[in-house]
Amino acid sequence: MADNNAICSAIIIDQKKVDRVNKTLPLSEETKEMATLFKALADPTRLRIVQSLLLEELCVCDLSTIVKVSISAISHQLRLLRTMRIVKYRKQGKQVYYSLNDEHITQLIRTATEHVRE
Amino acid sequence: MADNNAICSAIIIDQKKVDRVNKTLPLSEETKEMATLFKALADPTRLRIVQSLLLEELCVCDLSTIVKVSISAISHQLRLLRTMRIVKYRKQGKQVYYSLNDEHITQLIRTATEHVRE
DNA sequence: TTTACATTTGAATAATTATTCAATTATTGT
DNA sequence: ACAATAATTGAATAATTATTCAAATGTAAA
Repeated sequence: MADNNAICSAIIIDQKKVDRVNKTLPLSEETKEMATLFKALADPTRLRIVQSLLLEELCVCDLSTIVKVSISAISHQLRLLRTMRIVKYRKQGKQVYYSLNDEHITQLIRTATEHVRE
Repeated sequence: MADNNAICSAIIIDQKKVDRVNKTLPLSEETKEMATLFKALADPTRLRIVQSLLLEELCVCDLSTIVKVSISAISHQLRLLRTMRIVKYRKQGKQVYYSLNDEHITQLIRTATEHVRE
């Protein structure tokens, strides 16, 4: 068995290339943050919530109807989106109304839509 | 206990809104495809691979060095990106060179970068 | 102050998935 | 043909996470 688990066992194929890429790549901390952002949109339930809020401000109950999952499940996912500052909310009587809080989300959704439709 | 698991237990708060949103939302099949696309970018290792391939065509060994994970782990993730047609590859001798296959990916990465830098 | 309803929350469960380990395939050079 | 190297692959493990269930808040009306 070759030493398959080492980080590129023995030889680097093209050291110049590797250096060039390493110098240009962003900090891996930034990559992690970006991955977290994509992860927020990587679940059908959450993405459906975001797509809905792109159209209208909505309360939890109506969101549950639209997305077709339980109130509890919606609320859990909204908490995640809230923590990531992707959505914001306001209280009105017994209802809590959610809306989008981030302009970049719109652009991400637009590009992804183009992609799957091509 | 209220009937928490039903889909919006009894009352829809604003039927007009719900109808309007339901009429405008894309098919949930499309939403799933979009979620899958975002999921491809939602893992730090995969995102790092994609960020690297945005700069240069790279073989598996060099990718392993750059991303700092084992050859095996890189290869597993490349398979996923291949299946999703996000990357393409060509063989040259013992090496396999990977590069990006999808223009929308560039735009998604660009928007996400803006987002985390703001 | 009860009662009803909208939402949140914590714990448990089930499902998904990233990585490792070990073995195998493919290609090149000796 | 044989050895060496690059990459792929399958199975197992460990970690993450979406949903459900049950209970608890918070708010408003009776």
